[in-house]
Order: sequence, then structure tokens, then C-alpha cells
Amino acid sequence: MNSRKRVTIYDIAQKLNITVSTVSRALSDKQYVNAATKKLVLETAAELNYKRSTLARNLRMGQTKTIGVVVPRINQNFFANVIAGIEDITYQKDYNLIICQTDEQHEKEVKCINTLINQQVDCIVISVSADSYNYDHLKAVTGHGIQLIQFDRVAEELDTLKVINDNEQASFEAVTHLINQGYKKIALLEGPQNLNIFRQRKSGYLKALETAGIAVNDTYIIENAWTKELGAEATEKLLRLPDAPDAIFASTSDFSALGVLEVANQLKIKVPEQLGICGYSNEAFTEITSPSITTIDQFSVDMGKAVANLFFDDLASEGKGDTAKVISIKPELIIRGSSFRQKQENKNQEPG
Amino acid sequence: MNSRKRVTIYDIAQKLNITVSTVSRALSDKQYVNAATKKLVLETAAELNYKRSTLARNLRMGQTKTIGVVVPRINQNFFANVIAGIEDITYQKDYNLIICQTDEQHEKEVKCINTLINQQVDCIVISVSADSYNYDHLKAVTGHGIQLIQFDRVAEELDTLKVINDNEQASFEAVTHLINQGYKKIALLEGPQNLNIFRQRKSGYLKALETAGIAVNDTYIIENAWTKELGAEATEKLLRLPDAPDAIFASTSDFSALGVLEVANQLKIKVPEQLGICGYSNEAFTEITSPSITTIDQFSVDMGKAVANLFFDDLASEGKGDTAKVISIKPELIIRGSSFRQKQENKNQEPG
DNA sequence: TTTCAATATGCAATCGATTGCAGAAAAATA
DNA sequence: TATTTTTCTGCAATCGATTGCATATTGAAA
Repeated sequence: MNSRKRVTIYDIAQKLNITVSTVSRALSDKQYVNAATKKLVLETAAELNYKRSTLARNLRMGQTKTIGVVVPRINQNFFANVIAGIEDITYQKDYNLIICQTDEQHEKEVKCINTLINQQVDCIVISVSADSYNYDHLKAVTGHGIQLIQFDRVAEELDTLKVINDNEQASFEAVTHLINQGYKKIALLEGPQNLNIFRQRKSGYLKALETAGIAVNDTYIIENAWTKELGAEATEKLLRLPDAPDAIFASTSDFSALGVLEVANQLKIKVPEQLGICGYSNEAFTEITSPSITTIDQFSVDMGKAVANLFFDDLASEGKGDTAKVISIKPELIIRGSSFRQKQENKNQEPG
Repeated sequence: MNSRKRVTIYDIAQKLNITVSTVSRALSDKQYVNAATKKLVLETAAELNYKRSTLARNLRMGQTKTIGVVVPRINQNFFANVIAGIEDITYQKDYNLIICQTDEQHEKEVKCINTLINQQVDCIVISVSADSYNYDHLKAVTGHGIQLIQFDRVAEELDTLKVINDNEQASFEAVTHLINQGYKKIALLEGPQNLNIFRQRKSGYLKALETAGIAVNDTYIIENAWTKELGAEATEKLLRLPDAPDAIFASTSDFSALGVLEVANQLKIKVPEQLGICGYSNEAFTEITSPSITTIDQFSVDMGKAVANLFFDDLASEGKGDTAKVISIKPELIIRGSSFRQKQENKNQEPG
């Protein structure tokens, strides 16, 4: 029963006894077409329940009006927000989104990219996965006439359009804030150093210490602590040190900061009095823990919008090259209970 | 400079002095092709950096191996998880995902559906938006040979494949749990009643009261309280009643439950002693509030997987019709501090 | 050596729309 | 009325791959 053939412009043409050229023109109203004919075509199209084949159209036109988005995890807050931001803009421009996730695996990332190239998307937007060990697959993209935009986690050596956060500056501000609050022994939970964002955050941390004239203590720097569990583990280790830190900057995520907080609460260590905590990302929950967690807002939805706008701007100025290659978004430090010691406030003029 | 033409099978054919038929066959290795020829083709393809045009292929083959997903909001936890679950399965089957969001607007939903029909996706997966006022656009889908699967928020009158949560049962259990904990005056925060899920949750609430022989108090039922703010507002109103409730079931979401909790904390009303609270969705934050919030886990990622599997099962059993039309997932009540009064526990055998 | 099957390749149509070129019809101008 | 311009429509190629049918080659069986 279900073998109904697809309705094409040929069906419309036949019914009206005209050619497909005319039908096509009537449907895309950009050339001379008799008003009466056009009306007929439109009516017949509606009557036959015709839907233009995007496939055929794209094949002929050589562009798909589709953007491929590749992220480590769709259901990670930050990425979900970025995608929502991209969608917000692309929807208005009648572009479609194909979404892929890499699960942080390089192999999967390569496969996703290839799929998108095969799909002939007009643009690929990517935030690279944590275990990316080379970028050949990304280099291949532009060779197929596809625009490539990297965001957040980027391969810096590749000369592509980029939308990034100023992670170094944000970290610098966060750590400086801790210092201003009177913390002197500040530990860092760092992420995989093959990702630029985590290198930058570390660099901001180091710079802040240096600026304040505080010596770096290597035992305070813990690698790869980017889940709640690892954050908790790291905290236990840190607090057991003979000379334990008095603040922890969980540069990896708010989840690890939460791990820190939970361990502190468990050990009855007072936050922020005895231990200051700062996370990263401004996850919704940071506001409702007790105490609430100081963190950094990345404006993720805006970041998504910036990515989409960058693409369309570049498209518009084709060849003129008058658009910035890299857009940097300044994250915002959000000071909350986990790092705010009232007494210090007066001395140091911390914002509310 | 960038005017490099796309490499096609014609280029490969020409270079090897054979026809495109052979090249095509070598590339899709499903017919007789001389091993040596095949090797040559594969090598040349790699050498020329050939990528098969999915567009042309899809046009010819009449199927796109693409699934369109339409959700109210991509960056809402539940939906992001469902999408991730779908992706997990479709990735393995080499299917692609086109994602659209409706922002809860009917107009946008209609447009999304049309786009997906034009794209000739093989299947459309949808959770309808809150202000859907008719389903003509959905009815049109199957007419184009596209499979339609509804999940979570479904239009019950449409006879399509469905993956749903047993919302009524879950609500029934949640409210029964509250009753078992000794709460007698249980309020309900309800969502838009044009959505089946909220009707079912209400129904479960009513059934639980009835079963326990508790009369329904209409002033305890608050409409449209499905954000944190609205939840807080509703709570203030409820607690101001001469005969205020002693428990609130925020059937709309954990966010409204959070609103309830915050107001209670603010008014120094003890939870769970003086007020019991139960939310819906098992958002990550429910575990870390104080007290933690009793809620209902919907197994969102599994739900996504179920959706994808349903599609592939149906595809496999084409025509045989031996697959279930509706898959119901049983949500799980997660009892936490906000509704767990120790004293009652002994009497009523509540699970941990 | 003849016959038949299996293997390998080519030819040409097809999927559904777009578009340059050309001719016809209509309208505008001389 | 003759000529030019504008509007309308048709023809046929094209986008890049797939595939049924036909033919050619090879090898095995008779």
C-alpha cells in the first residue's frame, strides 16, 4: 500500500501540460514566470502535496545549507548550550544542523569528520576531543571546500576560524581573587594538557601566582582531575599533605569543584574560612550548594551564536577576508560563598 | 584558487581507463569486480582524495540514512540525554542525526517537520512542544514514506511508534511514598495539561490520593508551575493558606521542586519534618541540595536508545509488523532527604 | 573440443531538481 | 506598421552516483 511514488516537479508539469523548467522556475520565483502559470503551479503543488527534494536540489546546487557540529558529548551542559546557540542563528538563516559526538575518542572524531565531508556540509564546527593525537582529519576539511570553525577546545596550530574563551585571563582573575581573599597556598586541579584550554588555565594560574610573588608548589598541582570523583580524590590527597593548601582552584570543571566541596564538608573543614574553592563553567548547581561555589561563566549559548555568526559573516564577505579570524569571548568570574571571606572583602574591594 | 573541482568516480574511471560502473562497484564491493581492478580503484581513490558524494548516492538510492530529531530544547538536560542516547545507537548503524529545536513553539515545530520531510530523512523522532495546538504536520509525515516516532511528550491520538514513560505509575508511587511517610495534605504543581505527560502525572497523583482514601483539595493543585520561579511563587501561595499543605509534589520538574525547597529554607520551614518535597526528572543537582531532593529518574539516555532501537527493529521487520508499537519505560522513584522522615521509615518499610 | 556457468566490465537510464541557451509571444518603441 | 525589448516557456545538459541488461572473458565440466 505504501508504495506511493514521490511527487516530483514532473508530476506537476504533466498535470498542467507544461515543462519542468517552468515548474521549477515558478517554485523558486526568481525568473520570469507568468503570474497565472505560477499560481497554477503553486496550487497544484499544494494539491499534490509536493515537497521539493532537498537532495536533488543540493546535488545540483553544490551546497547543502547544512552545518555539521562535532562535540565530545552532546549532553554535556556546555556543549548542549553551544549547540542551542548555534541552532538559534542557523534556524533563522534556514540552515540545518547535523550533530555528531565523539565521546572524546579520536577515532570516532575522524569518522564523524569524514561523514560530514561526504555529506557535503557547508561548514564543520568542532571542539576537539580530549584524546586527539593529530589533526590530519581537520586539515583535510578545507581541501573539500568546507569551512572549518573550531571553538573552545581548539588545535591552535591550525589556521582556521576560531571562537575561544580567554581561559588564561579568566583563570588569572580567579586565582587573583583567591589571593585577594587572603588565600596563600592555592592548589590547582588541572585537565589534560593536550587540550589548549587546560594549558591556558594552568598558565593563568601560574601567572597570577607570579604576579602576587607567590612561589609555585608543584605538589599543589594535580593532573587530570576533571570529574567529581577525581576531584574528591585529589582533595583528599591535598589535604593530607603536611603543608596542606588553603584553597583549591578546580580549573577542570565545576564537577571537580563539587568533589572538593563534598570532601571538605565531610572532613568538617570550613568553606570558605579554612578552604577556598573555585570551579569552572558556572553549572546550574554551583548556585545551590552550600556554600555556593565561586566559578567562571563561559557564556556558552553566546559562544554558539558567535560561531554561527562567524560562519555567516565569512560567507557574506567571501574572499574579501575582512572578518576576524579569531573571536575571543571574555568569561566572567562569579564570586560566591566558597571563596568569599567577609573579613577580607573590606580590605580588597571585591565585587559583590 | 579555491575552485578545485570535486573528485568524482569519473575522475577515477578516467585515470584508470575504465568505466564509472566498475569504479562504483569496486567502491561498494557488492558485485563481481576483479580483485586487481578493485585494488587499483581503491588506491586511486585514496590518492585523489576521493570522497563519495552522499548527496548523489542518497538521491539515487532513495534513502538518506538520516534521522531527524525534533525537541523543544536541545540544551534541556532530559532532551540532551535522549539525543545522546539516540546518537549512541545510530552511530553504530552509520546513520546521521539532524537536530532541530522548537523552542516550544508550534510554528517552529511545523517548519522543522517540513524541513525534515524535504531532507527526506528516513525517520522523524519528536517530542512535541508545549503549545502544539494541532498535529496536521505530524500526520503528513508518514504520507511521505517517513517513519514517525514520538517520545515522552506524545500526541496520543496519533497511531505512531512511541516511547513513553509510565508517568502515571511513577507519580502514583511518588505520592504514595509521601503518604506512607505520613504526609496527609499533599499539594501538586502541575504542568500544561495539553501535554499528555502532565495529564498522566496528575492522574497518578489523584489515583494515589484516592487509593489512600484522602480527599482531593482543589486549592492544593497549582497550574503551570514548571520553572524554579513559578515553583517558588506557588509555594509561597500554598504555605500562606489557612490550612497549608504538608507536602508538595512538583510534578513538573526538579527545577520547580528546587523553587519549593528554597522558599521553605527561606521561611525556615523544616524539610522534610514540616514539609515533604518530591520533584521529577532526577536532575544532577537534586542530589546535592540540602536536604537532597526526592525525585523520579526517567532514564533519559536509555529512552533515547530505545527510540533508536525501535526504529531499527521496525526497519528490519519491515511489513511483518511484529514489533511493539509502544514502548513504555518505567521511571524509578528515588527517595532522598526531602521526603524521608526517619521515624516513619520503620513503620512503612521504605526502601533506602 | 564443445558447452555452460561464473566472473568482469561496459552501456545507458535513473534519482529530482536547476539553468544556460534559444525561440516564441507579448509589449513597448520607433 | 516595423522594429526592438521584455517576458515567458521549452530543450537538453548537468550534479554524482547506482544498477539492470548485455556482452566479453575465463575456467570448468561434459
